[in-house]
Amino acid sequence: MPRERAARKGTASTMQRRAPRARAAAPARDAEASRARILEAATAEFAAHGLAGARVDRIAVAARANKRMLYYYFGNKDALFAAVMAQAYSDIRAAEQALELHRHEPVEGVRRLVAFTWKYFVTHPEFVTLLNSENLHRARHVKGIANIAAIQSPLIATLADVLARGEREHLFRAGVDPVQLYISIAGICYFYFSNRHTLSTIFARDLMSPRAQAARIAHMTDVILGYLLLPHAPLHRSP
Amino acid sequence: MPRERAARKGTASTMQRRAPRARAAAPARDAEASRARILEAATAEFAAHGLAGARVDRIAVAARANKRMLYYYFGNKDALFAAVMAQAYSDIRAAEQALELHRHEPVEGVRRLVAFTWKYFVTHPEFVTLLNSENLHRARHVKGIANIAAIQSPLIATLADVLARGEREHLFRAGVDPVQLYISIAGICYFYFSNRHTLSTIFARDLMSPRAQAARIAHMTDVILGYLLLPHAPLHRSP
DNA sequence: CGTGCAGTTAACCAAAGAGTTAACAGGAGC
DNA sequence: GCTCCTGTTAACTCTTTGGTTAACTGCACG
Repeated sequence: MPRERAARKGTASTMQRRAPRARAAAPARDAEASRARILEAATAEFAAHGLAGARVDRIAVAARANKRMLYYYFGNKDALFAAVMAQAYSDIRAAEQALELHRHEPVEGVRRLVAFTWKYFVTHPEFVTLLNSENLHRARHVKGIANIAAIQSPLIATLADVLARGEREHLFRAGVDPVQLYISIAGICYFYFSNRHTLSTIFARDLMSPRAQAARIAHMTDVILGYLLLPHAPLHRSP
Repeated sequence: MPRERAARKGTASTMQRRAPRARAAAPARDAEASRARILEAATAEFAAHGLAGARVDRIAVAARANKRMLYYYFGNKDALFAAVMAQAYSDIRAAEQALELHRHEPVEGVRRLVAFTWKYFVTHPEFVTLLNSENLHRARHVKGIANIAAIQSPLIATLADVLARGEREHLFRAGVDPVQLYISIAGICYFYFSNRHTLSTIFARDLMSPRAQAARIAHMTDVILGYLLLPHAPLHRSP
């Protein structure tokens, strides 16, 4: 099946655009806004139904755009999904950057990372299901995103710094791989959250009540700090 | 859409069946075998493509059965998926039961649980993707399985016993919730494994090489035991 | 040895789905 | 005020898909 023409790729956001008509009046035709609405609607649709379960027509309706526009801007369903993934990664990277772990004491830094990770999943449930979908497809789309490998590096570097400081201050054990630790922190948050529906059913208890969430955060912090803190370090218990 | 007739539910395995014709000769028509082949094919198909991405025709071909048979035995695609989930849970429960944690010292018991959980995911990757699919659908199918809540209890009870023994022997910290711990152990295994494709891409390193797997198991064990073991307990390091 | 049901088959169907066609309009540049 | 490109629209197509119809057969049982 021949593609009619190459879809415009993400560069839209880089081009200058002088405001049309009176400033801030709703423009009759606004490419940027249309594209953004489609991407937003697609994110919700793919997150809710997965790649195969998502419906192009539903996305168009939700975006208040003609179906044709999805193809005009993104090429096809698969490419649209790839754009959604790219945006999702870009979003979480931005949020991580705002964490500024280097500004905190090692113990507090780790605490904040655990709390942040949990909060991010809870406030961005779409990220979790999108990630699951992308892995069902063996990261096919993410592999096509150019600088994806560089994306996670900043946080890992910052975490490495936190670990190094903790080690230097004789608080943390030595030789911890920041990537392993990052994955473990993400994992204890992710599994509980992503599988909350089956887990709640199997354990017959509401895992997402405020109390349950607080207990989970406390437990996760205990696990990670229990692992990191040296036996003779001060503050071996959370306050 | 009216359902033509109620689909036979799982009770097939409970009914006695005298061997037809000469023993062990391939029977021309074998309901049990047909049903089993369909379930097996459906498991693979749903695991590979998710609920929406799975194709009923592909399942039929893979099961060497007429498509009609899926509807004859299971009713519809959704019910077939539910049957697959029920089987998947039943399988992992059986494997957990074979663990016999109560036979081991507390520290060794925890080690085995971590190693087992990892190994189970690696050898049953379909379980992981099925679980993701089921949660995408908010555990809709699992909620319909009668005794699903009871299913996980035995392992939790055994883990609680391991923790109690460890506590009594002044090895483990007190007050650990076995459900929280179980979820954490599963989580550190699950996230790494389930998201291995995106993680490998983002970190630009093969997370599934034998060396990487060994490193992961060592790290996970360190995390869990690092959390559980009391500061003055013997064997504070893995051998 | 024939009868009736569980099990099986091929062919069929209507709906839904991704993607396309072709025509049309806003508005910046001239 | 004409031109032309970008953005937008409605209607259409062709394939795939879950599910069904109806006929047929092996075989256990009487």
